[in-house]
Amino acid sequence: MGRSPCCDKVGLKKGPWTPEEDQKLLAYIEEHGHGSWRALPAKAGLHRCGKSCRLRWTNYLRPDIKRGKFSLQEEKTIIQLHALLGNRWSAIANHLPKRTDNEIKNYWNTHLKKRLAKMGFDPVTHKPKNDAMLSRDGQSNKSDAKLSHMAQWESARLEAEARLVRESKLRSHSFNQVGNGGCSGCNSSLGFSRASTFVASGQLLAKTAGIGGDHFESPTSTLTFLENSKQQMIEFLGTSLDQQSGSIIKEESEHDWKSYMPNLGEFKEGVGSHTLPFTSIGFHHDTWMPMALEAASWTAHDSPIKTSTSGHCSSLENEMEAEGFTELLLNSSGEQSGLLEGSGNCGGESSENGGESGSSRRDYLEDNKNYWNSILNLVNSSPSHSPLF
DNA sequence: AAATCCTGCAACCGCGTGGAA
DNA sequence: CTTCCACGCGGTTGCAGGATT
Repeated sequence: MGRSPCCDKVGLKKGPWTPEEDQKLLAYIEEHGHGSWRALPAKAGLHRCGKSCRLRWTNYLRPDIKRGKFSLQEEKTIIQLHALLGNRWSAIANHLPKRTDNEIKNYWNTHLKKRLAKMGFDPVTHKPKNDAMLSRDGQSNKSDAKLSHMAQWESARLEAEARLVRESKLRSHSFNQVGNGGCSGCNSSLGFSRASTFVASGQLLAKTAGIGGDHFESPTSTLTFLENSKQQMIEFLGTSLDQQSGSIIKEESEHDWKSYMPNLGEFKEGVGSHTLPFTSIGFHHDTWMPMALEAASWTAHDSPIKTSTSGHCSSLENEMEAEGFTELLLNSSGEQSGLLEGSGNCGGESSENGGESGSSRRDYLEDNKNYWNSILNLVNSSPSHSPLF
């Protein structure tokens, strides 16, 4: 339903654009703006569908596009954001000024993904592929735990997306429509305070976990996964809820949550334009981490950063040392955060493992904190026009 | 030098979503 | 409330050019 038929029409040109076509499109948009893309080709004298024109403009002709090689900083940004956002190229592109989502997507698929794979990491999960290492301790519930982690990670993403939608709506309505749209937490103030966001998110999380009756409807296709993993998700989240004694989402004041995430102090000041999706998910009291962050803890904990320095993964080390990418990963947060001082456990242990010793537990928590702080910092320094944060 | 393979990128395709009618 | 339209997004494809045999 709602499919645009424009590209199905016969007689419309497809394929590579000629300089003449580019010139026509450029001239028209410079003079009139693009307006309705559907109507544009006829007005501009192009025998293309509007979709094709839009693509050509956004991916190539737009004047604010930076072309050429990606810098290390850009690579770093892409990797970190991909770990956080997955294949949401447009969202990632929002944090890379002058780069298009298509370009980032291509660069990921042709360069970064391969490099990660070559180094033994799953480019989808950013987790070491060698699961055998993970199961060396003989725990029987690894696969379940892994699924739970995936589900939790997905839930974090879904929650973030849902929240993004809510906030976008609220913003676009200039905060005038108080308390509507199913965001019951948004009715407490003008705009949305951090605390109110927690409330809404907590409700969402509770709903996702089966607490309460409503379903959490994802704006993306990832809902399929969520549905398929519903049982595991409920089990996992249920456990979390139990363990944290209801500390997952509370109507905490800013002061309360700030104490768990001191490094977000500056960040949160820009709530209007820099709202992280996962800051709304709640915090574990014993880990300082927001739920969503811990949900992704395997990403941080099992990250290439730690593995590369483990001393037990020589094959990976060699490869990583061979490329600038190594530094990219190592520097991504290690420099500033001491992430490299992580435990020597190759591949790490899953976060569900509650039997860690005090020091390794601390290391682990510190690693998580630092890794995600680096991402927070990254996002924090991103352009304020970003619709995502 | 020619043929084949590989890589990277531009462009297309199909789907989901929001909003208007 | 339903249907349709326009748009944006992410996955995929096809081709050009470089590398290799």
